[in-house]
Amino acid sequence: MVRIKDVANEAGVSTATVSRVLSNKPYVTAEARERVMAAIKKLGYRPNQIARSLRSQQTTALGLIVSDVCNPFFTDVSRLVEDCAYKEGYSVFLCNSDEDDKKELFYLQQMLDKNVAGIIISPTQKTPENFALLGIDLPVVLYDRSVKGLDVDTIIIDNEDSAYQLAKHLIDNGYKRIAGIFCDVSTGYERQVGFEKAIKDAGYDAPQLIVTQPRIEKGYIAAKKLLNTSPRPDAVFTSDSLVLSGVMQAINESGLKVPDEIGLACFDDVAWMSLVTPPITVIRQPTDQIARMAVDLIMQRIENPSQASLHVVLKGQLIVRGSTQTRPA
Amino acid sequence: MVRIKDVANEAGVSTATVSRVLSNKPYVTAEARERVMAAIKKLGYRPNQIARSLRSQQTTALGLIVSDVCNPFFTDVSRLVEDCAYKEGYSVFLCNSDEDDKKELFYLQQMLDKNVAGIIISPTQKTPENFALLGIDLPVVLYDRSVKGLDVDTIIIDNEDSAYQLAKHLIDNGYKRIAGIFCDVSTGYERQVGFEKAIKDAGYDAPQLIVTQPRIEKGYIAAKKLLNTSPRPDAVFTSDSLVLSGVMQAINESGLKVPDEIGLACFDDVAWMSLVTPPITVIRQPTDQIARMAVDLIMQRIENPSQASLHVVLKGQLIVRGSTQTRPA
DNA sequence: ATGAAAGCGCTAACAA
DNA sequence: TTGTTAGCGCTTTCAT
Repeated sequence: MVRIKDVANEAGVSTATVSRVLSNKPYVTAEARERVMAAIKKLGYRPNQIARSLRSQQTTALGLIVSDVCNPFFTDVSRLVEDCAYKEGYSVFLCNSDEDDKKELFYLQQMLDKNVAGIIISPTQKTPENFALLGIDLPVVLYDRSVKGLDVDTIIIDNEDSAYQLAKHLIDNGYKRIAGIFCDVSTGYERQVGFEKAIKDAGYDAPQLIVTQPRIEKGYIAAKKLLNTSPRPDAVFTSDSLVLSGVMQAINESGLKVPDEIGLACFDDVAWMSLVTPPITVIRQPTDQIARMAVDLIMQRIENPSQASLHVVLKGQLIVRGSTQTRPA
Repeated sequence: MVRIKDVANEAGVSTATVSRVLSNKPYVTAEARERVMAAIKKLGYRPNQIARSLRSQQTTALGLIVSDVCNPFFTDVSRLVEDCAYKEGYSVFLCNSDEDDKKELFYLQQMLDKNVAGIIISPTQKTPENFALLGIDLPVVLYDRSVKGLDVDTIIIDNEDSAYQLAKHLIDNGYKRIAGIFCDVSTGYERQVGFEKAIKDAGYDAPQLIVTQPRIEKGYIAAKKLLNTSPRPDAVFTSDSLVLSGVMQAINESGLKVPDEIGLACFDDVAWMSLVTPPITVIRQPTDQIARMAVDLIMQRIENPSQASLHVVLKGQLIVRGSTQTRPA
């Protein structure tokens, strides 16, 4: 291993000068800088990040804690976060809390131990507890979900509005008995509110509702239940793509035709939504913007820890496809 | 921040003793150990991993370099690797080389700079160059793809056999003009070999072949081309799920019916494969085994760097679905 | 079984 | 503008 001292010797300067060159600090003559650069190149020197971190008490690593990496929405965002972060010179630790409060806390602590510069997280826990336990003075950005009572930078979409829009689209297209399956997370609640509002505004009876976890099997179970009620719903509104997978499995088994016998609408425009027959009408979340903003905010917060916290609300985009075709009245 | 010294003071011992307790070293009386534990608990002490790493010259972090995080196969594996690694007490840096040699080298260097304990990678570069440049004496595990001339632990599936099996299945089911789309990576080559062998063994003419990159758009372009030839292929065999997405888009646009007018077979049982109509016949790669083995091998290698390198070949599993239904002769 | 002290590789005061 | 030096928090000889 070649150390900073070796470079200093080779260039005939002190380690301090090498350090200054390394961090682009002023007060180095062009000539000295060049000699140092030459020495670095010649020796193939690469600074030891660990030593640097220990001394400077800061790292260029970010923690990315995702509530479920199986969910394509989150993998999408993770990929983009990783991309943006590396462009800023930061590397990212990926963690999967798996919708488990305990795991979330564990990872939060791990990240703290690793001295990450900041944490980007889609929180699993609904209360600020996990964050409080850490006495977090560390930059944190929440995305996808907010936590009541936790005043940190947050990026979400207008879940209530989007859900309202999506439900209204179903209503406008002639669906009458729209059942809803929502997830037991903050986004799920918000989407449920928008959904119920739209149903109410249309003057329909209170809809059938199921609240469950964002898992394929849960969607399957919920759909089985819904399809067995009578009168059967003529459309299913789901707040999560994993749940929709399960719903579709149940529908396929039942032999019901989409959209003629049952309409389908969902959140998240994951890849397969446009591949199935018929393709699925969705609210697309701007994953690229979410990721970009998340990294942006964390960078801002790292630079300026005391600025007032930002709450960014992005717009979901309704994408109409075959699964919600107009019904004959 | 509470330091080891604070704990030592609180417990009335030296930092060395605290360190011994921390690393479960012998030569500490039960009584001292208890006092230390109490002090740790009381002060909420958590060892500084960076300091520890600097001193001990080792970390408990792994680098996971993925050739394309957009590909569900890789996200699947990543998730599982992350899971297994954390169970072993290791955290993982996720990097996306994006099928780009330069990016791969960049990340390899980054990981080296970070002093990771090992690297798990699905290599993008086909030659050992990137690894050679680093003078890697670091534990490395290759997965999904092998690199000629690089003798390190490797986990792949029996691509040639699996492809042969999948092609033979098409042949057995009465498909006659099977076109193949393969990717320009080591797995793609191997799958192509198995495919061509099966075609040849069946006594068919040389099939139409397209070699391209593992991207949705590429699949779309390739399919457009294939669908315009005459006679049109009666089945398409693809080596990659992203490519298949593109192929399906093209087929949907053309109005062709699967499997009556065109059969479809692919590698990787990603989630939507069983959701589309008809569901897709695939070779399933055992992503869980791959991930588990990858972490296993890297752990072994970390413990015993000099052991002979292992080449694990796992079996792909043929899953027959509607997209390759028997054709009437 | 325990403690004193050196030092991992680097950065940042401070002195020159 | 540059060099000297202390020390980040920890582990690990080496003495005891």
